[in-house]
Amino acid sequence: MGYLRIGELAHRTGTSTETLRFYESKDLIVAPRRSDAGYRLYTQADVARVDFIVKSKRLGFSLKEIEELLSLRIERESKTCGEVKKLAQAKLMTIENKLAELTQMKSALQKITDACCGGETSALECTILNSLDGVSGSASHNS
Amino acid sequence: MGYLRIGELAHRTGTSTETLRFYESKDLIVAPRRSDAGYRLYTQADVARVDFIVKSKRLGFSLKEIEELLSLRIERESKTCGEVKKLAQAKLMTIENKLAELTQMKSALQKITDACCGGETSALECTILNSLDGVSGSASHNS
DNA sequence: ATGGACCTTATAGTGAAGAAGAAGGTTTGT
DNA sequence: ACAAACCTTCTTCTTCACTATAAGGTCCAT
Repeated sequence: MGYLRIGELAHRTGTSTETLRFYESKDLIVAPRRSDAGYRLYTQADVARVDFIVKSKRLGFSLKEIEELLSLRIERESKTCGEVKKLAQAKLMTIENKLAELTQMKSALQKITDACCGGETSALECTILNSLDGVSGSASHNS
Repeated sequence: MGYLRIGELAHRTGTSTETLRFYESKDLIVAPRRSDAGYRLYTQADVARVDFIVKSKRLGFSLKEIEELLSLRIERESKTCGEVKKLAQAKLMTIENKLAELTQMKSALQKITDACCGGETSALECTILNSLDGVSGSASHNS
């Protein structure tokens, strides 16, 4: 008892059976144990794992990046503590970057909703690009 | 003077000429004026616009969503103030969602980098999924 | 006036991430 | 015991977002 078949896991995670088999083929989820009939039997841990994948995807991570995030663990012999820490810190930086950009975008949108419907005259000038003006010190492309 | 040709715009935005023509074909950037020879001539506003597109992509927005973000403006007759505000608020919510998820992911990663290399014994237990445990009250899939 | 670096359009190809379908086996309710 | 709803593998198809190629015109420095 307690095991989920693939349809149930798909339902709980908002994915599909095809997607879950696809993730398995890509080694994003570990091949689960099988029933006598060959049906995949999943556990709660698999639910958490798939939830994590779904969330990460929404944040713009590719499946390859998600695999890296998921493999951030110390596996005896294969990875040292330092290696894991280094990778984790690298990921942390990309996340902080995303956070900063999102925050900036949020305040731009807030400016729009706050300002645009207040002053009628300035309304025609309210675009997200205008709101971002001056703030957009994006990553430099210095040749 | 002051105009950029497509190669220069590509260079400044870290894209390629093909990508820029592709974006134009998708109406993400407005077709610019042309030189006598038919070359595209871009302005600083185009640089900002492409920068915005590039940044938004990194944050997981699709080109379609980016187009919606860019069209958040009051165009005489075509859109009312209220419509713009409504759309902007909807976008704001998805952004706040992304922010929350990213923040959560960040703290999970921070736990890994902070804890894993401190205590040797607990090191084997340090995965991003463990760090997220209990926190992952993901979007509910109530049938 | 010519070579190389740029530009033009149009079309075809690629990789990521699934989605759909075929052909068949399993489980479960009635 | 049989149909509906599940599951299996395998192969093909689709969408998105480019990327490359072909065949040709333009700009400019030497």
